[in-house]
Amino acid sequence: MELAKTFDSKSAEEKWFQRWIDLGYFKADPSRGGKVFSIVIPPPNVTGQLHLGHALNVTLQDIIVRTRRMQGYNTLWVPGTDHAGIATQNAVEKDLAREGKTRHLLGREKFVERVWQWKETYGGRILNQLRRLGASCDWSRERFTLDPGLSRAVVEVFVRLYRENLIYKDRRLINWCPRCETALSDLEVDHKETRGHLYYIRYPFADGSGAITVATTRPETMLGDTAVAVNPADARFSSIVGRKLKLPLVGREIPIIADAAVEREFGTGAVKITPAHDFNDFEMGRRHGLEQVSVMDTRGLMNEAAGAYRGMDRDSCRKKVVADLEAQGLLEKIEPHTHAVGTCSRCDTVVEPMLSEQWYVRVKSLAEKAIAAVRDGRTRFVPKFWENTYFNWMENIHDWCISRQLWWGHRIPAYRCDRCNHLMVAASRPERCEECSGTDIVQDEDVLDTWFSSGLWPFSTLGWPDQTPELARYYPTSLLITGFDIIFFWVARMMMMGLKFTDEVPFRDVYITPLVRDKYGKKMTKSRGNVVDPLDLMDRYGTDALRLTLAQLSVQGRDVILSEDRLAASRAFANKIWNAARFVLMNLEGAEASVKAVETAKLSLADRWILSRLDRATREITAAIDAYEFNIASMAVYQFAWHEFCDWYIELSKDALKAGGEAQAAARWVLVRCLDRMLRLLHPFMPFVTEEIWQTIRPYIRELGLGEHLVVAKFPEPSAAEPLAGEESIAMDRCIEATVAVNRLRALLGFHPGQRAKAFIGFRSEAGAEATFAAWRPYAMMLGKLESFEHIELNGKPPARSASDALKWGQVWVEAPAGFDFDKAGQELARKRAEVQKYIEQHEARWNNPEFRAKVPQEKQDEMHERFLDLSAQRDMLDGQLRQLERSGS
RNA sequence: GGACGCAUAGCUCAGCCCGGUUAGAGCGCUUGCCUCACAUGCAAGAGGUCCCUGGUUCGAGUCCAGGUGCGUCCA
Repeated sequence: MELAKTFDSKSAEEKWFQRWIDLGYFKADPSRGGKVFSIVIPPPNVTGQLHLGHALNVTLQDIIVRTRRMQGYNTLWVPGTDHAGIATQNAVEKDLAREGKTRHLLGREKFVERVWQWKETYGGRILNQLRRLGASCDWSRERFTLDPGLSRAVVEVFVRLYRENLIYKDRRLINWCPRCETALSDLEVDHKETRGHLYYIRYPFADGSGAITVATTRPETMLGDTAVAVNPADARFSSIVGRKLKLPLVGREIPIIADAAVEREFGTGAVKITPAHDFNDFEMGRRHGLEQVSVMDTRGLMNEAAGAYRGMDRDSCRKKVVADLEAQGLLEKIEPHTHAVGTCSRCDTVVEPMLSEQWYVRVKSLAEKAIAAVRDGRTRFVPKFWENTYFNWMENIHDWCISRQLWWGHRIPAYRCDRCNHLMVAASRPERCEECSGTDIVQDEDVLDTWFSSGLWPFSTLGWPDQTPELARYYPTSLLITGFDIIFFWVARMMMMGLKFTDEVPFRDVYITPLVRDKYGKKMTKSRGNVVDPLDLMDRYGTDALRLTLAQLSVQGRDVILSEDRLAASRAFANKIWNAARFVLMNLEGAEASVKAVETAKLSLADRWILSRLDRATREITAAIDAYEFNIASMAVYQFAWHEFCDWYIELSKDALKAGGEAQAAARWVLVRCLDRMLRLLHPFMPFVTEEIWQTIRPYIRELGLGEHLVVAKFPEPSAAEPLAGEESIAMDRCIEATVAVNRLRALLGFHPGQRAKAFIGFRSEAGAEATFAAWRPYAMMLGKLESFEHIELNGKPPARSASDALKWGQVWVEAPAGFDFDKAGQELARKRAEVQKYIEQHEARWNNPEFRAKVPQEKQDEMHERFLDLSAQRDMLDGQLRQLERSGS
């Protein structure tokens, strides 16, 4: 088989992904035994589009999953999407708006139908994008939070929590989005620093004896004021606490109260209290039994309680109120003021604290268990410092508002008797009222927070509440990979729900991915317009290149800064591998299909060296993947493939391949073995190019029980016996050092790349390097382009007309071509000598310190003395060479 | 206001947990090569007060404290 001149990523990606799916390689089988590795995808929004965050997080999941699959684990990766209540409803409403319609015009039933249509059209988009990334999910198990099975789990959980008094209904102040017209949880509100104003308003005393000035950022809410508060310790106001004020514009009489929560430094020290439109005021109102006057409706428009201002939106009402106050001489001043304004995380509208009746989950007991599970290590965060974020939030958790005034989502399984108003919570609609036997039963209009259902995802996707084989085999899951911004939304809630309903943690490990930023280090956001489309990157550089790059940049605890240079480098790497494979195939021509293994004893030094390096890389990569050190793993495979296999072994094998006979047979076997293993190690990072190549060398690999595709080939393990031992284990390192020195001297002496040179080498007797010289001499001659490479005595007469370089264990000379200017070589030597001298002085300073001799352990002293001797020897060699140069130059 | 992360080559980052090699990689840059797998390449080279100050130590890029700058989360 042959490989095309260049790798066509596009066709390989389509071809192999389809083939893998068709052959069912990603399908999980709960009836199979063995070690289990399971993972559920953090479900992306059904309306979403792939962004780099997904690309990163899916790539890392896929790397682990593919590795475990190759290692023989019974592997399951569940894909799917969540219904994203607000986001999806908003998207469809926008769509309707283009037709001049609204959801109210359509009615609930028609609207929900329309959303399902939308889901059918666009819902598969992001999943297809995940497929393009190569995600090896069990696609036959795709789940959606509104599937019947998952919906059943939601109802079950709601009913059970309600019966245990962990779900309740209450009328209190909540975050309300006037545009989405729904309640929001605390987490769905973004706080943004906003430049606003501080308005100083005079509130006259009811008896007409003057006024008190209060400061506020939201003058329009004064229409709902029911008190003015001061700090009880504030001497400025102690005499007026308890007096009545006449609320301007409204005329209502309100009291002056004292409450320790009032900040004396804010404004004038006296603040207006609007319990129905401010969280602090709400609490204060409860403490003092104040009336709650709501002055807005669900769309954020002023209501009848606002009197003359009725029907205005918040903004125009503010302007009008301020103008009216000014006209009445009650506006003292306006100051610029910066403060945090809550906005809807979905539509950016300023959130309004609103009095409303909603459903809540009593989370305290659930959170305690979730905290304990992380404290005692049943679930582990990687990197560990994210546990702090988790604990901090969990320990300060508030009851969770779970009802949403939306139409798209799980409808709350609560029913009200129209006759007696009795409330019933049940898995299905009751036939008649438990209290009055009435048959007019109305279901609660609201739906549940999307996260309520995603919180069940790790077990609802496996069939819970039924005790399915999947649940028995794959739960608790092994790992969750997600971004830190999701710790509260998913991780925390999955932990609470999982522990509550399965008595198990939902996952053993939680790997928190870094955040992807642009090349300027800025977060990618739509508003900044710096969003990079991963699909575009895959088109231009190949999916493999994108995946490798993301893995290389995934350092624990650090952000990922993606630049195209990096992608280009990864693409170049794919090309390198491709060409290495072409070389191997080219040299297998005429070889037996299924290349016979060669006994270790018949392998050359280079053969055994590369096998040893392969083992080392295998160990490094395996350990790094186990530790979720994706950058280390991907760098290790890159290093081995390019700088050991391609740079050295392929070059070294060329002579053997030409030689024929046993040497050729050995080289062929080693080439196939290394390429095969290397592809297996690389497959989790670059699945497509590796499979494409592997197919071509598959016939040459002799291995029992080897599957037909790389995707299920056994992940490599190091050989049982170390291929290189004793003095030989460093022989190739010596060869490489000497060859590099020769090449350096060749460049210095101005040799043309094709021109052969004469070189000499001397060994420091104590360094023990001489013993293996015969074994590696031919390699150095080949790669250093030498016509001769002679061994000479270090302290004998150095070769004439040559430049030299000192190594730690010896010295290398290369004879100069005719007419070479020796001054240049002299300068080079002098520079090197100065460098060595610098390090020698450092060592001498250490050595001369009496405390060093007194305190440092002997072993350490010996080690450092050894190093000092090496340096001194190098200096002596350089000095000798400099003297020699002076003689030959003159 | 509270908390966390980061600061090492022109750029992007390893190394620090566990102190002691002559501090590394990729990209970029310079020089020479189309050498029979690969110019998406090969060979060679230049480039670093390891943010600042202090402390611990025989010894600090690495440990500790303070500071500065950047980023992020929570309130």
